[in-house]
Amino acid sequence: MNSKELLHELTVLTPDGEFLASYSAKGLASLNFPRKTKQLPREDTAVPPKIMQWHRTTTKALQLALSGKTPGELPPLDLSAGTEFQRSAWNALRKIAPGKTRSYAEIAQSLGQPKAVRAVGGACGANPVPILVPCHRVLAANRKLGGFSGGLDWKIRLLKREGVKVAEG
DNA sequence: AGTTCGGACCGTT
DNA sequence: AACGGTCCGAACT
Repeated sequence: MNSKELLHELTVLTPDGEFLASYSAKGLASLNFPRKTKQLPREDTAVPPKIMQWHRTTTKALQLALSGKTPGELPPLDLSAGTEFQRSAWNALRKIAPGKTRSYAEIAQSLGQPKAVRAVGGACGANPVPILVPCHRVLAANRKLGGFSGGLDWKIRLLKREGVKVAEG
């Protein structure tokens, strides 16, 4: 396991609250939804300029994504924490354009493992960078909502902003 | 139409 | 060995 080293934590202010982003030397490693108890970033005196720049990109992208638009440029992502299967799943998610949706089964198929349907669900739930890696655009096959780790209200909200019609909220 | 039930299937812990 | 952000068909209402 690579040293548990330097994760720089920075907050992203949005109309929806303060997200918490953490960066490794490789890129954005996780993005956390706002919490009830305000999550303060670790005291971080010296944040490398490179990471500050990534953070600007993250901030811009997140704000765009939250308003239902294409996030545009993303910072480099450090998804090394995931398994190989998870990373391939997350990669597939990134190909879903805003306003479009796929089912868990469709993702599984695109991975060449049509039966790994539930595993895809698991991978979505383990996604460390929600919204930017659009796990919310994956619905159940019956056109129903499916689940969402960050809370179903978020899933509904995000989809609606992208113009996707979802069953009553 | 809609709902519920039960198995099958796969990666993760 | 057990659990999920599933899926499908069958058997109901």
